[in-house]
Amino acid sequence: MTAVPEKPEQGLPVFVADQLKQWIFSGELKPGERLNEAALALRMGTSRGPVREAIRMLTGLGLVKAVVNRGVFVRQLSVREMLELYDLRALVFGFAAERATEHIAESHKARFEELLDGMDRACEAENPNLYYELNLQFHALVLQLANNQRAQAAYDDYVKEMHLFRREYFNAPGNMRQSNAEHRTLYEAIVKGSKAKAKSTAERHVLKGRERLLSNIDASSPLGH
Amino acid sequence: MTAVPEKPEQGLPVFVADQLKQWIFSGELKPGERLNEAALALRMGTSRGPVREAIRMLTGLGLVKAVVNRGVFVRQLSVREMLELYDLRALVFGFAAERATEHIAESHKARFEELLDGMDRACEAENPNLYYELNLQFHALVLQLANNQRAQAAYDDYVKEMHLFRREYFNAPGNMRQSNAEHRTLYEAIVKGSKAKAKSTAERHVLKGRERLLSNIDASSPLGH
DNA sequence: TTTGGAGAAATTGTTGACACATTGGCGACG
DNA sequence: CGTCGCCAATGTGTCAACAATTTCTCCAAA
Repeated sequence: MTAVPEKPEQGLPVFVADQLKQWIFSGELKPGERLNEAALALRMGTSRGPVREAIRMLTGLGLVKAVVNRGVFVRQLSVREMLELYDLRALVFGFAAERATEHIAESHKARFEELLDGMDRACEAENPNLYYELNLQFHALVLQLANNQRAQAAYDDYVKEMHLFRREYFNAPGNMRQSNAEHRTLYEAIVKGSKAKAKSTAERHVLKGRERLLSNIDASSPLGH
Repeated sequence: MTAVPEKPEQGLPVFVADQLKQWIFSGELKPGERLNEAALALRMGTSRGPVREAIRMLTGLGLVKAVVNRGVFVRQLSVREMLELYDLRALVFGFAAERATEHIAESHKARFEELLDGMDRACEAENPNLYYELNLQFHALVLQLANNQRAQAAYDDYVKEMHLFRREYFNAPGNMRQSNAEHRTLYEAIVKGSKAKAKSTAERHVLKGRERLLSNIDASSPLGH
């Protein structure tokens, strides 16, 4: 068996749910794919009960879609949903950046500069994976400084949810250098306490990704069939 | 039995989940209260299996909180969470109002004025319940015109989630007249296509509710113990 | 060759029973 | 009189079996 429930001190259902989430976000379970209860139960070393409960959690989270008597399927984001998600993400990130101006301290500045330098190095090393990871941490730090846990959780959900998009459009690392230049502009605005500039910079930074997605789509299906 | 599954053509678990949601939002199940699986199963005329699955859906939706080997409890919003929720609601409502300027049509104007007049009548009749209902529809219409289903769903969740707050602070109908005056200002900004004004008006309209909550809390616990 | 359908296989839906953990009461001991 | 620990009661966690539905397979008829 691949999964050994060493310490299910939180219950088998949540253990299974966490595993499923990991498989979904890592792509091991692809969007549109069906989840077989019996197979999963066998693989996890449990019965179907906990597996079904775990699956229900995922439906509540919107990660899978259940069809009666036919099974549950990994949710698949349409282009429209992806674009809407970008809008909301930009909105929340702008909000967070504005609020971050009010709560930044010296220790945070050090962490920011550490991340910015790290991303610079990732640019020079042409290492998109490293850049992606540091980029995530940069955004997470801004959200953390916003001092609004609900917004933080929502933003996290948005980012994770984007993995349910079938195409790899947005995976194009894009121009990491310009992206990090925007990061620096945002950071400076936050440090200076320029709320409006921080907000607009953060919003546009995310919307850049949206535009990149749009142009990629136009390029591959110019007639919008 | 109180609930008869006439047409569970969507499955027993979702039927139970819908019933539970209704009980939670209507206050029949109060925040902090524990859900007894066996009792619920008996009341719904099913076994514990579907009830457990329904409960897992609610945990995914964040409506209940599960503690291992101790049961699940209706979630209870802290003051902080309530305030954060107001911030996000204001943010999304502002976003929606701005977007609504781009999609409003004649038929919508008629509907808007119908709602505004109805709320005026509710003011004169001193009918807070009617005002509350029409107010919901007014906000829902703005969200609908924003043409962003994700934002619409998020806003809807926020409103419902606020029912998980233990106190009845915000239930104070407040000044319905001023509230509806703000509605009119917002509506006119949307019709005129004044994006910035629509956005700021909508944001402040929601934040007024937040401030009312804050002052109510300060009034009842002046020392913030 | 294609269509139609009957039957078998696979999969989901539901149930009752049993294992296990927590809570609260009761009595013995300090 | 207070405290600790045992024990029953309540309730959750898990499981295997059964029922119902869908899907697949295969063969026959047009």
